[in-house]
Amino acid sequence: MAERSQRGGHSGVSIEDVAAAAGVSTATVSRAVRGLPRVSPATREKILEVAGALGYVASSSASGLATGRTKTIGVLAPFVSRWFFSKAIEGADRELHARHYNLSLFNLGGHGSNRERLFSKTMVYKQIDALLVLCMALTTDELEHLQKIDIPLIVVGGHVEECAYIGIDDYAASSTAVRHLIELGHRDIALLHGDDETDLNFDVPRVRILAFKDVMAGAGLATRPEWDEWGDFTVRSGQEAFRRLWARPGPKPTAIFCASDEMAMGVIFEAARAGVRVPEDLSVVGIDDHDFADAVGLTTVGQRPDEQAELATKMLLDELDGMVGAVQSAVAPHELIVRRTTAPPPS
Amino acid sequence: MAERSQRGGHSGVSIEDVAAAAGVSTATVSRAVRGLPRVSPATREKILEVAGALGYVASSSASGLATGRTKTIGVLAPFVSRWFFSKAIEGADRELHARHYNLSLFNLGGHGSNRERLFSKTMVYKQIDALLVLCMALTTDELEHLQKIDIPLIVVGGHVEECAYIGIDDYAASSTAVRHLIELGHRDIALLHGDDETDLNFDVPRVRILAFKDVMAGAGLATRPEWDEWGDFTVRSGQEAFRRLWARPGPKPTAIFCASDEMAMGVIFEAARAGVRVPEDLSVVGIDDHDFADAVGLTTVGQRPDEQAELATKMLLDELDGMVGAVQSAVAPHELIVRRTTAPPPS
DNA sequence: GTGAAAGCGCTAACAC
DNA sequence: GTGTTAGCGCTTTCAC
Repeated sequence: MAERSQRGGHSGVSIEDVAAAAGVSTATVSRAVRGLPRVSPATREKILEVAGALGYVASSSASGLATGRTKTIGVLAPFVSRWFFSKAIEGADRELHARHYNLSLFNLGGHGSNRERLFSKTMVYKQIDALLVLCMALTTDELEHLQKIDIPLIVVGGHVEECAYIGIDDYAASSTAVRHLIELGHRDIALLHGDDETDLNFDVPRVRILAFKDVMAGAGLATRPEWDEWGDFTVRSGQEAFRRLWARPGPKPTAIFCASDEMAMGVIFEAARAGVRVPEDLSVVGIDDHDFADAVGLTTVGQRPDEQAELATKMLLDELDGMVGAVQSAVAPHELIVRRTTAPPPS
Repeated sequence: MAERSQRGGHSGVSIEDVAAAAGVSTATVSRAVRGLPRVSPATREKILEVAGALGYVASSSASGLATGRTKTIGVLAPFVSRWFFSKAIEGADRELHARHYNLSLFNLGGHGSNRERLFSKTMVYKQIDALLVLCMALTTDELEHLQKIDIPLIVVGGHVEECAYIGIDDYAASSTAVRHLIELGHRDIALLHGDDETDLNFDVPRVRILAFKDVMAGAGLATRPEWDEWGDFTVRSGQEAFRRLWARPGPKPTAIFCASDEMAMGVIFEAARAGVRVPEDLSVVGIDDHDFADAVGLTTVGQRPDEQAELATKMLLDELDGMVGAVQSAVAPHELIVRRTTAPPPS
């Protein structure tokens, strides 16, 4: 089609060019470059040398067509610039890189819009050997599509019906955070929970709320509806929640449990601005151990999305390598990290 | 190879299956599903219906092999979890998504290690139709590889010799930030500059330093070597720089110009911890307009990596669509955003 | 240990 | 408008 450039040696040099130059057949070149057995050391060396000189790189389309494998796995994410997801992507990439797979990124871009394209149409199917879906709210329709995909699939960070998933025990992690506050002596604890749109399948926020309520009830503490704030996991929503909480007349909580570090930091920044001292006047605890948490001194329950995604990816790849049953659910560790935003309540 | 599942209809249904079921040739199916002309409305409808029922999706390997296009572009990034890069990736994705291209992510993962694999080996070549490289330090060896790639290429956020690139005018942006400080009345201004490993090709830090020195000199202000701190664009390095600055005996600056928001925030967090008030005792200005900048009240020179990458991607795709000369350098806008971390120096 | 040849599933001329 | 027919560049039996 396009004229082949001969100089230098990149562009369209095919296996046939290498075979010709090395005086062997394409079959032998194929074996040699892939490191397969049944090639004599001498020919192998010769071929590799010629291939290198010519700048030969196998066409992924051609080998994909021949083998039925694309050597790339898809990563589905609702955002890439939020902490959890960007870390998870990095983790997945580490494993893929190490095992010579490519990573194809599918960004769903929040709710609504033209999301469905991904699932039904040209994208996902037939381009990837396996799919890693990162924690997010899925519509039932999207779920259905996912279910009928016949490639290895695993989800990280959120429970999706009937799919293998990896993530922390959100109930336990949240309980730990709330218990930390109670042990410090707090009785008036506010809740800043995450998104909970009911038409979407996304358990994480629900579970964290539930844990909060259970632990509070278990400790004989009251939860006040007016201290139950809502956020969407962003810093901004944390700021707004703080403002609403403090604008409201009546008593103030001495502590606040935030369902994510980004929201917790929003609360902290806004508290500072309002002259509310953390932790003297208000204790704040989050979940995640965000990159900024240490710098801010945020007490939190840490998790490692990169390691979760790395493990999930490993399972996917193992399954592709023939290890049936390699893909399976697992619970990832979490850990309370006490820093400087929690303290006993003012006396 | 694997047995074809007939039920439901996903998996390996080929164009031939659709052709047979619709009673037409594969060529017609090909035209129909791609929305090409020269297909009667009736047959087209019939084919689309059959294809839908069978769950037909074209094999990207096969069409890639036939057309020589993979319909995916590669995005090369040194990190994915840092603000600039994650935003840029989102921007690139928007354009790619809109134009039905896939995004293949290549994470170089910092310096050293096994980076070179990407350039020389199986990855980049032959798997993508164009390459978007995100601002980073490249070794001369890597540059050389890039140079000889014969696919459309553009870099975002940093100047790379002989390549089209899109990014802000770093000199002007830095000058703006420093001038803002000077106009506020500051004379004792410290510099927190970024990485500057000399074996790598990465102009951004150098240019920002240069601008700082030029503007200071232009205003007749002295720059002190002991107020020249170094960081690597992370929050942590900003914290450490502040600590070093304040631990040193002698006079303290009244303002600090940071080459990135993340470092600026590190300075702010650490200053708060040390009881140094911002902006009363110390003014801080950054560059970027990071997601957290507004919440923290950080004065900064904003830029939009997502829009830069989106534009760059558009150029790449236009070039692939036959618009020769579509890929060309462009300078992206920046804007001073005055918030609450800068004020006149203490009198 | 090596080669010949038959595909993999699609696209693109070119006929009709 | 639609069908026929070559490939695209690789992998993979199966002979030798």
